[in-house]
Amino acid sequence: MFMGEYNHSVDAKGRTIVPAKLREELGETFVITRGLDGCLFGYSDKEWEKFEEKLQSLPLNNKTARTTVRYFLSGASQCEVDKQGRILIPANLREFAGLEKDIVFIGAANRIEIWSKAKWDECNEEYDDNMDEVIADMESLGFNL
Amino acid sequence: MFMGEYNHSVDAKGRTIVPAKLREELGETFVITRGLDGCLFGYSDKEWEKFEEKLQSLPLNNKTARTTVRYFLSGASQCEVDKQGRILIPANLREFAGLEKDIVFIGAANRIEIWSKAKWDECNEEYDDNMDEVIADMESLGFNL
DNA sequence: ATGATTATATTCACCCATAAACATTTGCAA
DNA sequence: TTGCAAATGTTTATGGGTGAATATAATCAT
Repeated sequence: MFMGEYNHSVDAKGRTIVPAKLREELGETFVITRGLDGCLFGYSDKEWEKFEEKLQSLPLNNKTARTTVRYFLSGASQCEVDKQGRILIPANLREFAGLEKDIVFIGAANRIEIWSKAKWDECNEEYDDNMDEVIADMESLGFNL
Repeated sequence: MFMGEYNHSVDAKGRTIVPAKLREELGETFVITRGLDGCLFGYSDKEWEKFEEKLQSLPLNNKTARTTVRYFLSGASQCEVDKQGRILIPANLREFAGLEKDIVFIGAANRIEIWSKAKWDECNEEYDDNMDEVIADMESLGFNL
């Protein structure tokens, strides 16, 4: 179960150190791809397989399904952690998520997420402002603390 | 069942002693995360699992659900009580809850809460002022003393 | 009360994760 | 081949995390 928030940075070559705590569970190789809300998703090889299967099972006569498959698979990249604990984030994904210098890794249950610090902060502010509303909405999903 | 109020302090590195009474029930490892109303929540590993399951079961196509999962999981930190009874409160959580020097642990049924002393005092004052009103409101939730 | 025991607070020193700069290799194109 | 850029590897410095030691306060039993 991934959890926590880790502030990191990407170097001039687009590499970044994977937080040691997350690395333990991610392993030496894992997969990153486009995520939702402007971040990247990262899955351990095992979790990625599950995700792949879900995509495989989609009915491809459905255009929305085709689009979804393209979205996640075209963005996917197999990452190898080097001896210094770093990965290279492909240029297209960096651009997609607006990653330049300061980035944030967060654990999110079965996956990790990579955010540009700016977007992450924004996302949090927004949440703080609508907190009561969000929590109330959650009730309708059957969620209670 | 957690209960009681304990005044403590955090050191320069962000560590604090976990009240001995709470430690008995929390165990040697437990989880803290963002809470509501500006405090932190702390769960025993067992209670945390229950909470995790709730989060896992949320539908991730729902944006509100994603936001909520991010809120609690990005804030979560597995704490290990060291030989001296201390835990490290991660910097992001300290900032979130405004923990600097004087803090208050309180027991709150299935979880503990960690407050900055300032916020806790304020919270209590507010309650004292609106006591009658609050208790009356509780009736609509089916609560009677 | 008094001393013994346990809990809490504070300080210091060390080590490892990270950041950042620099060096080397590889692949490609002129 | 030669030069360049991208990718990969190495090195060093710093600061945050971690453990140990000591000081102070609170609790308990005699």
